[in-house]
Amino acid sequence: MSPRRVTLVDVAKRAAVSVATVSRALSGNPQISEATQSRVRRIADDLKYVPNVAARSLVLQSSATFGLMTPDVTDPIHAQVVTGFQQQAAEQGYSVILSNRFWDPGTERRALREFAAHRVAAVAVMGSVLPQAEVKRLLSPSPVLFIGSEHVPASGGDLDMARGCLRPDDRDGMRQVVDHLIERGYRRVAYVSGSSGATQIIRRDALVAALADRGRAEFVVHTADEVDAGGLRPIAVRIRQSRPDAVVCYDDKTALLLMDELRSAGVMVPSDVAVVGFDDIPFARISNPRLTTVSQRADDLGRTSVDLLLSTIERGRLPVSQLMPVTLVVRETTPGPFKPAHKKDRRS
Amino acid sequence: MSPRRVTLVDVAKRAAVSVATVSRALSGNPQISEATQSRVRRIADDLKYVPNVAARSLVLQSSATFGLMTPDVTDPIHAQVVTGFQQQAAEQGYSVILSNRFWDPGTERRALREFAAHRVAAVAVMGSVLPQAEVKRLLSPSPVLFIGSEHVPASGGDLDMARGCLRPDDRDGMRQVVDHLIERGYRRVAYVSGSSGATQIIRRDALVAALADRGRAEFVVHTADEVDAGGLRPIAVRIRQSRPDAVVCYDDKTALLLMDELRSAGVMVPSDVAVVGFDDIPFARISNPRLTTVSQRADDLGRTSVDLLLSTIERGRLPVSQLMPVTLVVRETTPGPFKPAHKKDRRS
DNA sequence: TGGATGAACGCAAACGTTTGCGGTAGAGTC
DNA sequence: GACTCTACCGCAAACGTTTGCGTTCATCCA
Repeated sequence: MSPRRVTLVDVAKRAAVSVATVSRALSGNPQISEATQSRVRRIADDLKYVPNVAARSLVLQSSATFGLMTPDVTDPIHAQVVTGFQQQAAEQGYSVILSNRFWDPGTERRALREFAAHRVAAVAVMGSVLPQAEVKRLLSPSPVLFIGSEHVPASGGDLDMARGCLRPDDRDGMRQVVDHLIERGYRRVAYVSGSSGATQIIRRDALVAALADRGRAEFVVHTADEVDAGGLRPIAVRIRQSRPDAVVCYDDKTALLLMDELRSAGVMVPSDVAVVGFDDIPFARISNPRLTTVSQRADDLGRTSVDLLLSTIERGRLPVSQLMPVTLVVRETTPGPFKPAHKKDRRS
Repeated sequence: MSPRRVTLVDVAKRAAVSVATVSRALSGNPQISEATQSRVRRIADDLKYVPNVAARSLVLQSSATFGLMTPDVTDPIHAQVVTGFQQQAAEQGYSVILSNRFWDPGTERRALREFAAHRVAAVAVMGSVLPQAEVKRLLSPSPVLFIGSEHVPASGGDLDMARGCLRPDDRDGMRQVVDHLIERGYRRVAYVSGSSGATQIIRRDALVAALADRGRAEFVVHTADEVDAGGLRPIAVRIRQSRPDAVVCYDDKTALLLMDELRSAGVMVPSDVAVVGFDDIPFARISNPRLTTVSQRADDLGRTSVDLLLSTIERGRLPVSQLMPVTLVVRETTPGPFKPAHKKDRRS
């Protein structure tokens, strides 16, 4: 069945040189004459020689492989990051071993150990549920980059960016959202997030801060806890009752899900309430109505991660933190000018 | 910076036994007494020993790793397959190295060579643009499973299933679609696919066949070539003109995209025309209107792929082909009973 | 002609595992 | 007490690379 794969020795024999020469020839080492280089290369091709990365990484003490951990590739935004990451890695000659763990500490730990076992050159993790320190410890000495955000205790806690974190500029994004909303006449703003993670909190706080800056806006929160308990449906009915002018969502998925529930609840978007998302996933532009959202070029995020990791490896230092620019893209869910309902009520 | 990783020798020294014993102890070899086994295990834990898969796969002549090639993880249906595949692989102790190539022969070849270099135990490829024979040759002797469909020459050609192919039962799916459509009164049916690939052709043929079986239905085709040329927009206007009762799409993404274009073109779904998708991606159930589609449990597809690959490895035979069951899920885009417009016209 | 110089290449160790085979010690048998 | 037997463990080869250092041989200069 398997006639043994062809190795360096096979090529060496056929070329009547030593394995050392073959190795050097294939890697373009100038010690080897042009003549033998091309001859060896031709023979290697003839024999369909494929190098054994296991052997190579054994002696090199590290493999040209990145580890990439994502909680859920099924989420379009994560899929985009994965795509960008994978492409850039491939261009730089790296493989990527993927691991998607559904927010479970146990499997996540296993995944990290798996990365360590593979002696990956570096790893990027998005949406970890483990403390940042533990992740680093499990992976040590491989450099780690946290995409999206570092881990944040569910209780809230310290949101400062640590070294080695790459994420979209949520703060600026929310500022743009608020500016847009206020300019179009929306006043009472709600926030709904799908579950209680780090990014959810960061974005909420960013929204609150941006609203506070602009003074005049009222703020209605729908905490994530409620959502975790009963899904988006109860939130939809609460919105029908409390009637915010606009609700900005943690991400597009949440926004789209919410719009569906609102439709079931008989609340019209955007005439009854405006909706804003975050991420600009592909479906945001073809939803009905089309979703206003903050675009964050997720594939660039993946690409930049690789670049960051690469320069970290070369320069032997810890990865530096960085913020990715975002831009608001206005579509149909936030038309203007908007006349707040409660003001209209008072007038009539 | 990196204080050398701990190896078997370190553990052996600390435990005052040989590396052989440590290796056997950690793998639970009964040759080693219970006492030493647990002692070695404890010490390994203490030292935070992580096995080096490179060394292991070097001597074992194969790594516990699967290669998974997908054209585009950004496509929800592919993402689901990847997820299922990855989870099942992890449960069986395998890692998966991912590669998504955007329908490009060159990068695809590179990816396959990468798999070969990693001496993967087996690989699953979905949506290859390379001839099946070439893929197998590049990966030989690793077993290959084609998910979704094997490669089919764009010209059409032989659609017979070869060995080692796992795909949804498109034929049965289309039968269910046609039954549903006819039962609800739809007669003139159109098909639109996003691009001209193998699965696109398979599903079109399946649809045509199912319609032919039921005799009474008329069929209007929109070939993929037109779509490739100008996107979905021209198709939308053609639909506005030719007025089919229903259009069934190659997949949900196409369906959703088309619905967006139809909306732009002023065609109402489903009152003017019904729409049917294929795959049942998450967004199909929250689109507006919600999409009737054929559900294919894509994550199961990924899981089953792993099972198939695994049994192939164990039994040393070629992977067997298999069809995954599908079920129609009726939502809002195909209400009934439907009165064909052209019949109404004749009546009035 | 002798020695130095440098280009081109070979030797062999090392990377961290796994595993067949051989070894040792203690217990049991006669 | 000599023998076998079993349970437990160690030795060492092998997997396919890479690379520091040594070797060879032709060339060049004095």
